Amino acid sequence: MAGKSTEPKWLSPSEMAAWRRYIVASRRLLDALDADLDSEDLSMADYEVLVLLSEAPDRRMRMSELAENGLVSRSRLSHRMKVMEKAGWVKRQNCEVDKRGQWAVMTPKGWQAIVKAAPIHLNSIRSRFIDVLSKGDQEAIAQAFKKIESNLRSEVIE
Amino acid sequence: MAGKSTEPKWLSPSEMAAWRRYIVASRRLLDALDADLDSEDLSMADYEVLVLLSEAPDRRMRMSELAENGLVSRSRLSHRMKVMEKAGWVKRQNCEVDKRGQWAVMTPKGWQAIVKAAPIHLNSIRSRFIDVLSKGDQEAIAQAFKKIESNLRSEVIE
DNA sequence: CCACAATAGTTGAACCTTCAACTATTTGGT
DNA sequence: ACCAAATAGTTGAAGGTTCAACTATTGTGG
Repeated sequence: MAGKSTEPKWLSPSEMAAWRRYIVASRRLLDALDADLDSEDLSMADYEVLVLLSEAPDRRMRMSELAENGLVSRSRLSHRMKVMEKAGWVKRQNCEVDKRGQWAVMTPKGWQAIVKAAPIHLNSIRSRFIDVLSKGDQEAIAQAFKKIESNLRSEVIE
Repeated sequence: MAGKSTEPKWLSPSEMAAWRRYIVASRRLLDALDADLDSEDLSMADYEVLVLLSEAPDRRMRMSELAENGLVSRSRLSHRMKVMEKAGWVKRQNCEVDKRGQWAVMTPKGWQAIVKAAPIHLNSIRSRFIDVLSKGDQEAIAQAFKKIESNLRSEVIE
């Protein structure tokens, strides 16, 4: 829920500092990572879809599974798929087992695209995130965001 | 720069864990915060613009200053401004000193909107971020993202 | 003072995302 | 077996964002 509208209860300066830093730096970071992929004509979202497919058995996945693991809506995936299909990276196949379903299948060309893009993106993550942080920073972040995530999940119950 | 395309150099499992946690949890967190503002007909981006204006002297700011501090492009701000103006939250005024310029001025109605939305958003930040984390977590995050940000800034030189 | 570069801001087109409605199929209860 | 509800996926429209081009004005070197 999170919206009680009563009792403001402001953030303390240090709380505010943590929050602002996180929000501002994150936005810049994500923008930079996306920009680094421009040369490959990929957005981070498309990149992630391709990575999921590349790791899946037979390099194919059901649309809904892909949407859930990639954290995108079904509708968005559907629209995006049309574009990626036109680019030749994936194609769609009917699913025999469940006739409502579709397989998203990665093409050889899609595989090549991801193989080419991966080192660039990895480098980008390293130089802008991982290598900037100490081992301790990394662990702290992993732990903190794990808490945030499980807190979010627990609130879904509403 | 960050794109050398040579030597893959994969992330270690713990590095990968930090990265994945951060990316996935962040996306969910931001989505949740945005959803919490739905009741006020505000996006986080619009909210931030209004907060900046509300804190500025005379509750007004030059368009370009607003764009920079709010981390949005000038074009986007311009488009958004048209919508917010229609909603009655802000209006635009010619700048006498620099005749190219425009002041974005918050209206009383805009002030009311932000006063009403602030506790909701604050509560949302608390319950989904601040209150989930220990003091130490918060400090670690502030520090880590400070590093990330200044690293990003230093690379702008290209 | 003039020419030229830089800055402020807007615009329209292209593209992307969301939202709600829709078809088709499967599942579960009776 | 049947029917209602749930699930898989797509679609079109509405709205948001980006990109490059544009106008208007200010700053600057000569």
